[in-house]
Amino acid sequence: MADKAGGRRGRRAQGQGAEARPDEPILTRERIAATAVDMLDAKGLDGLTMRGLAEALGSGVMSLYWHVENKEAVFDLALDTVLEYRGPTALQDWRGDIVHVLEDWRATMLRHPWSALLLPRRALGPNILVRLERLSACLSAGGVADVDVNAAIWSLWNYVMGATVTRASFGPSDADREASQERLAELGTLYPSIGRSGLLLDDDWDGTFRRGLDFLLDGIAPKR
Amino acid sequence: MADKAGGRRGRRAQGQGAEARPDEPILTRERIAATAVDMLDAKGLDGLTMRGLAEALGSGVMSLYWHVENKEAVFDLALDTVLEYRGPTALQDWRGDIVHVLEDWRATMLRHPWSALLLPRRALGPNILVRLERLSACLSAGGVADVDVNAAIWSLWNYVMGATVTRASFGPSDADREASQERLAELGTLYPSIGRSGLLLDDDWDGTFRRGLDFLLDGIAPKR
DNA sequence: ACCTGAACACCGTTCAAGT
DNA sequence: ACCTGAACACCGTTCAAGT
Repeated sequence: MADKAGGRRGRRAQGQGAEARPDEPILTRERIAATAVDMLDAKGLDGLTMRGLAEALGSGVMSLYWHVENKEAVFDLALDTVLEYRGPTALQDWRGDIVHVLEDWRATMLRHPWSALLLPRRALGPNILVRLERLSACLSAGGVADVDVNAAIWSLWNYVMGATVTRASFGPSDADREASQERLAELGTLYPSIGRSGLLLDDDWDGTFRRGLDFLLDGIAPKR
Repeated sequence: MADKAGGRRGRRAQGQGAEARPDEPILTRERIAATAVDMLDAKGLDGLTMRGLAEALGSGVMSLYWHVENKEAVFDLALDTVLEYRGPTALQDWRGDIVHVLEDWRATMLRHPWSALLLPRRALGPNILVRLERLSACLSAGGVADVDVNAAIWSLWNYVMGATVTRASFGPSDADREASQERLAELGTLYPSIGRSGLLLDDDWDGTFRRGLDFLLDGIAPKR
């Protein structure tokens, strides 16, 4: 596709979205992060290679290693770039606030499906801590007892995590959907209960997410 | 380590655990699956290579491809092998039953941490459907309305999924733990709420799992 | 039907240099 | 301080054969 041997080195990357201002150095952690995100969005988790990344940035492969320890570090960088939280800061209705935080969380991750696969295996970056902090504050404001707060936070975390990871993986690919469609006849007899309820045919992901979240919040809400 | 060039071909694999009975063919889907599981247990997700798998089985690399489409298929095989559910079939206390199903689910996955990373990106194998079916039956038996059953199942699924994936990844490696320990001083000032509650210091994973699950089940339980 | 080695088109990263 | 190409030690998989 692109010219291979030609002297495109030192040139600016084009079309990959992360354009540098003319006076900026070609290689910075920020530009590396931004380009990695673009590449992950475009080609998925396995689509990111150091070689490809370098080419998109118009540099030699090994130049990256001056700015970045290794490929893992690139993943970390990309993940934290994507997870930045800018949300309203005013607290009002604690339950509504929590729903907002979690729906926003899920939405950002689904905008970059690779992030869902990535997050669980990385350490907690600052941008995730911000979100957890927010959650914690909401729960306390809602009157959840101190002893319950941690369990509540983790259960909410688990819930978004699970929902997002699931949705991100066999959500969009309809090959799976068709496969389950076909299997549905035998399903009804082999697994009567989930066959009857049409569990695998439900494609209202957003609605189901919201309804399950309500279950969880019902359980978390302080009893009176 | 092992002799490289020596004629070990056609010999049985030793020490890898998946010993063949002498009259059995060297390569079967079952032996491939079992050996893959052993290898994944021992060396993690990235530790499984077709070349290594073949060597452990005492065959040439390409011989595997007669029994198996590609590496993805090996993952599928290994995952489904591990997820087999043998649990009591008698229904009694619906809530206790659900807790049992989920704790067993989580426990089996944590016994093979790679499975937690793998499951979300694969289609639902038969052994997972068995567990979902079980869940569905429990919920109905518990009086959960038909309209709520699907949302309830998915929320439970999300919960185990998230909890297991999280625990499997930054659970056992204590490098992360130490890192967060160090960051705790600044944490208190940057993130007062989660600093105060010691969210990141909580290491009672089992207890937290159980308590969060109770929140969820409280919300799911039919109101009266 | 089942197994094989050689070869291809990739990887991430080390190293010894260049400016 | 920043960038580089060549080389190393791997990958998964195609292909044309062997029995």
